Amino acid sequence: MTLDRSAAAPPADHARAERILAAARELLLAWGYKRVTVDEIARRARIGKGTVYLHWKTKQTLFAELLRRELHEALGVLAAEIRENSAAALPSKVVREVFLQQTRNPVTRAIHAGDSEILGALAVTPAGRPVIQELGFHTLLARLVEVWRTHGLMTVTAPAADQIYTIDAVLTGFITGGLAVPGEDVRPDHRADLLGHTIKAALETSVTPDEAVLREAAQDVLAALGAARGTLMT
Amino acid sequence: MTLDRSAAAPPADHARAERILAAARELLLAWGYKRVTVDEIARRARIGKGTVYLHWKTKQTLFAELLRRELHEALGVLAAEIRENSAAALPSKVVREVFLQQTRNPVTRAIHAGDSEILGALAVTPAGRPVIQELGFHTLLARLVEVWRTHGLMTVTAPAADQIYTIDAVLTGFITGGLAVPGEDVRPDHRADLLGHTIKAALETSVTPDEAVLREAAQDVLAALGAARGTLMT
DNA sequence: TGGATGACCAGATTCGAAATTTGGTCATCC
DNA sequence: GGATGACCAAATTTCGAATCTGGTCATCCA
Repeated sequence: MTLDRSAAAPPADHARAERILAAARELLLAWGYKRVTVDEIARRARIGKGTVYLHWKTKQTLFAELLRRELHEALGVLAAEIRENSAAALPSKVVREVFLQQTRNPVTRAIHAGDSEILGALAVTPAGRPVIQELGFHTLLARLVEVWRTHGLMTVTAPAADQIYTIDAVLTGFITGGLAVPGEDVRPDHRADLLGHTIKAALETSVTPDEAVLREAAQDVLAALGAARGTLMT
Repeated sequence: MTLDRSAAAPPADHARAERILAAARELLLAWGYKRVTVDEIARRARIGKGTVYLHWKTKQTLFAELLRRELHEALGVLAAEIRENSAAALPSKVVREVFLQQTRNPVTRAIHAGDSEILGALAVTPAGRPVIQELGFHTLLARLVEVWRTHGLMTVTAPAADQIYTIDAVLTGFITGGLAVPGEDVRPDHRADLLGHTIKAALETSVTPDEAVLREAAQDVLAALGAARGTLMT
């Protein structure tokens, strides 16, 4: 309701917050959460340490916002692609794109892989659940499956819960990378294709959806993405 | 060629080795590799510590044999099922069964998940590769895919390497368990079914193989398993 | 006068050396 | 001559001192 920060402070405030987040991001990737100090973040952002605390209550909330932003942006890119091309709303395409996003962006990759090397204490919530859950990924996935099913893009022979679980497991497997096969040399785009093919074969309906249906489905997928993005930015 | 141990020592020797391995297994699961001491193993096996070293050169080689044995046995169960029913040689069925084996047996699960909590220093080879690779899982998987392709049980439209990678990633994903979905309540058998369905849809040919073909394929799968098992027991 | 700052503090983390433990050996025993 | 456990060097753990870091707030400008 109240835009407390931007309202209570001069316009320089917003840009400053961005500088702080940028510095935090750099340091997070270079050193990992644990080694990053608030002092160093402030130094890089060329402000005093106390100033950081004018924007966020604690170090954790700062980084929590950073993670939310990264995911927010990733979902934004995904939404843009769907807006441009309805076919990108197909389950296999969406999962493929999520994989690529998370492969390219080290922060989101860390989030989805639960990489405690980078995320440190952020990797799991106080309750012991992976961050990715906390960030509402499950809710989004469940909503997407619902949409895909209603529009006939996904089989309805299996229970939705099973399909959700399957997508999550397969996606996680591809992001983690298989253990037995030394596959470092396989290019990300190619892995994404293999993932897409797997999802398509396992879950999509065999009939090619007609353009009108696709467009309607795309609208609902976009709505789901919008809702998820909304949740991410408090 | 030479059965060194059982030949050079009294018959009690073999049974004693078994006792040591059993003790080591118990302790491994209870405490994890790092906390297990050779002294404690000897105590549980009711022998002197020095005696352990009459059987294995180091603590590591003892546990390496333990891991090899567990995998050896798991593959043995798999082979038995295929011998009993050729249909169990189908890709989806084999992967399904491997998953179940590795879910039920905490040791093999630790191996495939690279669980350093249990495996400690054993989780990765000195070269930094996961144990599962060292144990020849990749070679076996590659051989199986080759067999499945030649017998027409698996599509040949995609390169074998891609199929191997896909199986590994999907299997790993299901063993690790998805991160976003809190799926502890899904029963192992049900997860195995979902995995089987995924593999079947993504990789198997759509035509139902006839019984004769299946039986021949089963023979080759059994041969591959036999070879892998042979490699495991030096 | 209110936003920015960095000295400051308590609690957490790291360090390091002493104390303990443990993998591996081998003289001794049966 | 096979089995053993005392023994040793090396690794690990302990634990208190020293250092560091998240967070505060009195002070300082603009």
